[in-house]
Amino acid sequence: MKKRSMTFTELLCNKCQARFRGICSSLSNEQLSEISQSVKHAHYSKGQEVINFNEEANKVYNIISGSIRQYKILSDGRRQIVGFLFPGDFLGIPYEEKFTYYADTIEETCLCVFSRKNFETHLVKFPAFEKEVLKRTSIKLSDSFEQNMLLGKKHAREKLATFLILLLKVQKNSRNGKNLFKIPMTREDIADYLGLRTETTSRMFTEFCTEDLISFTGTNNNFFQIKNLPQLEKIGKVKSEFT
Amino acid sequence: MKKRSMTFTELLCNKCQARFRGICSSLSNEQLSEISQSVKHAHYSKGQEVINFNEEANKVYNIISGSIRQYKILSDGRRQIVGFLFPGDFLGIPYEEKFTYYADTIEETCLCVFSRKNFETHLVKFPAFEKEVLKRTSIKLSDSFEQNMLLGKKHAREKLATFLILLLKVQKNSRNGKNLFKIPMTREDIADYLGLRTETTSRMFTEFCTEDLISFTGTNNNFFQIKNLPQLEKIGKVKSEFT
DNA sequence: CGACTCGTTGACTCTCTTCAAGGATAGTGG
DNA sequence: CCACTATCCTTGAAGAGAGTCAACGAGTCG
Repeated sequence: MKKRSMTFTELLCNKCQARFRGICSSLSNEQLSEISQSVKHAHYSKGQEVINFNEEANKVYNIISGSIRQYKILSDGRRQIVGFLFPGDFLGIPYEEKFTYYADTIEETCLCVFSRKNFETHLVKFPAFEKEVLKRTSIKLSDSFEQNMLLGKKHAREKLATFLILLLKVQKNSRNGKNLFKIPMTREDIADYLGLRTETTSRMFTEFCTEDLISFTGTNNNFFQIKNLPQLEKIGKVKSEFT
Repeated sequence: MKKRSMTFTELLCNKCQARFRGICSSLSNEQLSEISQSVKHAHYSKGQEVINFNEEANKVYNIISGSIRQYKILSDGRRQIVGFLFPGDFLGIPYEEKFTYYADTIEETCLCVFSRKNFETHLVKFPAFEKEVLKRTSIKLSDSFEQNMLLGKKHAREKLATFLILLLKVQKNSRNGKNLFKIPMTREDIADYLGLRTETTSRMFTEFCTEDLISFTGTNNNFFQIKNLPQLEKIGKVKSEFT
């Protein structure tokens, strides 16, 4: 290791919370140094738009902290949320011209921003990087297939049980020791993600509570505790991958 | 161009119907020659299994002719078709260990088969090839998002109008001059793709007929003619990209 | 304090499902 | 050649799950 002072962006990348979770995990420190020259960090407040439908896809993002929702809208206003993204996820469409969805933040969020041109240069230069991106895109496709299944075939109860277990998985690493999980999105967001309405979402949550599967706390019931995971997995027809 | 006789597999690739539609379209003739050494063509009859859920993903396929359905199944047997694949499409998950869905043929189908190991070697060796695969995977992800929207937010009528227009798009290039399109899958397949039941599918088709938007012919009503495309696009809330 | 957002609950409606039956076509075997 | 069966599609009637509409409570913010 050479002893030299790091540039500002190098420091940014070296100290990055997502260093070992995002696509950058495929890079050596030297490669990261090089890439760091062409990235910027951007801070977004809650509800800020990141990507606009049909916009030129000339940026690629990595999520450092916070949460993002990706969604599509029909001509009459019906909205479908097609994905929630969390720290470590990447956002953008390499080699494509336009975004096919909207994206905005659902809480305070910090993003790492590449220009797409630079990003594609790095893809070519660092095969491990491109491999990582392709791998992650494949996984997102697989996740989307799973969501197709949920939307097409599962009942409201099953959808919501599955959703709670998704939150578990996402917060597996970042939780605070206790069996307490955050719901960073509104009931409306959940509904628009699961192909339901807010009322149904709320009703199912109430059912789960009266059946003593979960319990809510916090403002707007935005935190929950799992009280019967096996039963919840059974209802949702998914595994939580929790030990 | 050197004058030398081609090997059998080289001929296979040179004469391939999908030469300029599939991922191989990103390759020069020389590169194709090299790749051709490691592929095999495989013929499948109708209803034959190609990929089994959870199976080791040690093969990658290109569809030369025919049609494939990809699907997932819940523990109680409910099936969701997550995609139909047609000539030019590729099938497989580079850099991932296991398939997360089933795939079988819905008619006589011819596939081009790579071992995944060889495939990944080519990905590294030919950047344009990897780029093409990443690009196509991104497009599939985008398509899947669109399907999420359909499954989560569209009504039965809208779903079926959208589906008919999908068939149009797919058969855009391969049609026989006339305004006649084939439905290669059963009503049950369509229903399992759209999150409906066969009865509903059938009813909506009947509605479209009585409204003079389409008309059916052939055995099992497996061919249709478009009689009012603008109206169908309006119902499905999609553009057919037809001129 | 009042306006606003968000979540919850109740009563009613409706779209799609479920259940049941019948018709058309292709394949099979006597 | 024709009964027999199987598959697929269609149609009808009844039922259920989720949606719609409406009201209210709790917390937040200016």
